[in-house]
Amino acid sequence: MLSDSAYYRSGDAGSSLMNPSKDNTTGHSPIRRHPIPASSSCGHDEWNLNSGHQAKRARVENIIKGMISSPGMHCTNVTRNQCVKSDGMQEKETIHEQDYVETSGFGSQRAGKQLENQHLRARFDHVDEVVDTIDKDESPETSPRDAFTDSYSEFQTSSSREYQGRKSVMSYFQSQPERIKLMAEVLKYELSRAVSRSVDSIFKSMPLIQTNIEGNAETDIRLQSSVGEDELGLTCCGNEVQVPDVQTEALSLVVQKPRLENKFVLHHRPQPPILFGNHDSEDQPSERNYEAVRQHALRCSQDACSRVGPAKFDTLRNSIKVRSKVNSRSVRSPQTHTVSVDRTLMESPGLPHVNIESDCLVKTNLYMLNEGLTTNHLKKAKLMFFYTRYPSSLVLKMCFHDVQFSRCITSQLIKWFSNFREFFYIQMEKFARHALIEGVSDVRGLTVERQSELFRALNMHYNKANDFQVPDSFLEVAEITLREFYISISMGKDRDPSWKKAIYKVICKLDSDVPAQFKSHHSA
DNA sequence: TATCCTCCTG
DNA sequence: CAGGAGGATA
Repeated sequence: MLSDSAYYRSGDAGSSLMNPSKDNTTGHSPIRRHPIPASSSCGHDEWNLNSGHQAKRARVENIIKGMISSPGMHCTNVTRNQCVKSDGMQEKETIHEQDYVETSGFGSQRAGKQLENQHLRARFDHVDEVVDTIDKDESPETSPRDAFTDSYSEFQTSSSREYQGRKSVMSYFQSQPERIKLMAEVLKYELSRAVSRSVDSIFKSMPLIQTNIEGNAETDIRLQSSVGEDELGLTCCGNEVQVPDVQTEALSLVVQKPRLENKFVLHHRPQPPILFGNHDSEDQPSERNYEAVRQHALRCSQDACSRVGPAKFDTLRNSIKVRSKVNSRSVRSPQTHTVSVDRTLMESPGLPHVNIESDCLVKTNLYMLNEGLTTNHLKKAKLMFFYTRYPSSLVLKMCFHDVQFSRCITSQLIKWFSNFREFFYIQMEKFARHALIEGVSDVRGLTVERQSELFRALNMHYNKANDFQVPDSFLEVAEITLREFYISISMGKDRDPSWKKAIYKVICKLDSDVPAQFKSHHSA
């Protein structure tokens, strides 16, 4: 039997780090306040758009989704092209008439039909509100209450399809609610158009967009609109309007293949490096430049918003945004500042000219710090855990030099290691108890080898890809921890609520130095 | 008071 | 993994 002191290093343990307060049985209040949304933490940048716009956007989306899923809404298999482009409006008319017959009980027939129609009616009241908003935003001189016949006729026959529907939909609804299918089409079309215009606006205003896909390539993609500035407002649909047929989601609107093919020319020619930051000193990134990028993005967004109207713009906002909390999933290489574009946008099959491994990749001289931790950082932190279970903030800063440290980032890193420890100790306790149950009588029989089940569990957690050679020192620490748990449990110390505290006190002294490769500039 | 830790929960 | 509660420490 090994004595406890066998594992102890000399020295004072009076660190604040060792204050395990409770054991598992120590009760917390059974009533826990649930956390506020994660995005609220850490103060990452958000688009400072009016929250009312979000509400409007949500309403529009709800309305359209509701329409798509509503009974009697059979237009979902009809593409926007079919609805707008083809001279098949006659055909549409026929369909609508059929629907009219099917739902003609509005207000007078079976109760079920009444309820259904009341439901639809209520929905259209929302549409009324939204369309009013849109009208105010875009054409204040136009009354939303124009006669149905005029506007519907316009929708059907206008050679300038830019205008169709919007002015008319309300009166159209109010007079002929059974034709809501057409309304759905109109709204979908409007949304699509607005999003397209927004994309144009942003890409024109912010021609250089860096994106990083799958964390293995940063691509500077020169996006240029192939049309003139004056076309932005109206002729983004000049060729044809391609609107998703069923899934009227904002994102799918953005990534429509034909639109992008028609609209954007993705130049592959090498571009000069974009130097957002202070490239004289890696250790002193320019926060002002960093902020300038954000402000520029914000201005672009506001510009686009002013063009398309806030309600519509929010649809776009959902698709293209400056990453905040998402950074942990949006893998970005260090030393770059990116205005991330939603991956689905850049991965659109409609971007044949985009080579993710583009030669215009600009890595050098980009000394911007990440404002958030990425999955690569997480992976690195896990590997660091093989060396240090209780890293100091200094070590963290040395190893995550590419991150702009803030209280928030530090806390997150500390939390990560806390979680790592938690998993580590849980495994140790589990295997120690298992050994006791299996009748292991001598602590010397407890070892941690690379072939052992315990090691595999740990390796799976911290080194899932198994692409890192776990140092022997970690195996030693694991073995010591396992034996500590075994001894404590076998001695019945686990009856003490704070029995783990002594173990933690031992383990925290077994940290070793993190290899230099973790501190190098290319290790993240 | 700020920070860090463990524990618990989702 | 993140968030919160609650404790310990400087």
